[in-house]
Amino acid sequence: MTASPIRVRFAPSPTGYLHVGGARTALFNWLYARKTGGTFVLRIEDTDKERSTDAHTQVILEGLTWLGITWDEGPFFQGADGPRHRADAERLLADGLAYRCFATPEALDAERRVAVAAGQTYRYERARWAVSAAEEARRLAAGDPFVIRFAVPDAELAWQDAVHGRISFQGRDIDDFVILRSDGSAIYNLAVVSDDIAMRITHVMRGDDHVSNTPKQIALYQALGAPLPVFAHVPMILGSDGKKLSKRHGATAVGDYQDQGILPAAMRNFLALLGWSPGGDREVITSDEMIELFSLEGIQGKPAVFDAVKLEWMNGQYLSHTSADDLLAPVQRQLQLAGVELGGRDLRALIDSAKARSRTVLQLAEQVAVRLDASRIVVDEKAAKLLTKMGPAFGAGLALALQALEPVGSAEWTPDRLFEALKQAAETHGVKLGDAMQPVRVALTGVTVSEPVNELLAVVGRDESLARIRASLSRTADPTPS
RNA sequence: GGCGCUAUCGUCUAGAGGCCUAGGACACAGCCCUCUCAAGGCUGGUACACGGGUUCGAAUCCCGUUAGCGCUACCA
Repeated sequence: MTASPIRVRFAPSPTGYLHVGGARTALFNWLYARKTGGTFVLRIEDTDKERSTDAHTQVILEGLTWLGITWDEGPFFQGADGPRHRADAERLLADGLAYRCFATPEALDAERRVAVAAGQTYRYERARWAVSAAEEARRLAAGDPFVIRFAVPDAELAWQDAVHGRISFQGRDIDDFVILRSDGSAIYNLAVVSDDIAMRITHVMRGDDHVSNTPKQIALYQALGAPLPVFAHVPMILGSDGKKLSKRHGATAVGDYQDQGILPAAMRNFLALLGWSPGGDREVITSDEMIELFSLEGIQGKPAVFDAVKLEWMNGQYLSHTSADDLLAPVQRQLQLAGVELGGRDLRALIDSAKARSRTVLQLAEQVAVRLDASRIVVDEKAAKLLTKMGPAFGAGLALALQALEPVGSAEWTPDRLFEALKQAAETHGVKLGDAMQPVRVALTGVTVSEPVNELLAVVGRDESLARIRASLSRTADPTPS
């Protein structure tokens, strides 16, 4: 197979955790690369030395890996390419497309504040800070600090965005921006363009918050004499209040969802559907299908609200279709975190019977824990209500069940046999099956919701089940069976 | 304020001029199934922001208004 010339990249800055918005951008890039047989490059943009940390880089890498997003090249670290960035800036300077600016941040800040206070639009004026050649030489010799600014051309800066269509800006609306700090390090816009050129990136897919950077970058591509990549700006992800998703909306880091027991496949599916649609009614789709169906045209132009409830629903779908074998490790991890004694027990049967009623691995692990360890039983509100409502019938149901179950030996302690025993007992005593089943369910789990009671009994085991029923019976008022 | 983007149910979306009295999914309500729940099935309510065009015909094309969001740093 010949290599596709398509090259995309995901370029997070390690100044925080892997945000779901970033994860989705990464996913789209990955999907596109896999779809086209292209190359997915991972680049860590750590030019902001103040805020970048190795720990954040690690978390981002782990988050991507957990999500199953694999990169073909990298991770490259932007910070390592300082010399090339500087060389590009110098070249622009030599070509007269950029210039030294001696204005100090303080002076600029002061002017900005004045303008803002007066309710005016602040603009950096090239002429306002320009110095004569002689003055420049003098300051240079004196060692005055300066930055290099790019002289934004007074021309239309437009492109055909793969998701928005044509977008155009006027160069005159854009201030001459800094490309090289006074310490000689590159500012984002230069670093990105320099790197994307060097890495031969053909498609730049990133968040909508970058569209206002794009005209600057296009001007830079042109000044550097490099061909333009295709730009695709994917919409933002919003919180339920319609504002850009952030910490105050709760869980926004991919790791948060991992901790909550969301499955990577479900997260992938959910994220892919946020701002992208395969068309038609497709909803729960495998990653292979996503790759097959993915297209830039299918990306929505408007921002999408992150709906955690739907994520959980989707996770539930995946949970019920995931084998107990595959769920074993994550459930064990949650149980260990919760401090539940596993005692070398095989959890698979427990997982299988509980997973249908779980939306997250966390919920699943809680159910398993209750079945494993009687001390984890918590009688919930509905169960308490049922107890009150049934009154003496509750104890009667328990006693009846106990009577029916005690003769069943551990060898025949199977769902079928247990159902038969309970049904027969209920019929003989003229009791509704539910009036025996529900009390048993509550005695075994403390809640009114579970798998069918006969299965529950089987999974909890004979001795433990009988013990729980007896314990519950001893707490109820009227233990006399009818 | 300036510049830019966006505008279909509460939310995610289908829809690329007639197939739309607008479809699906989540959520919600009810029913069926049933020992409970989940799943599944069925039913219901809720949307083309507004105003002008273009057209025989507009959710779909154009313009304007309004609203929301983003950017506006020697952050990325």
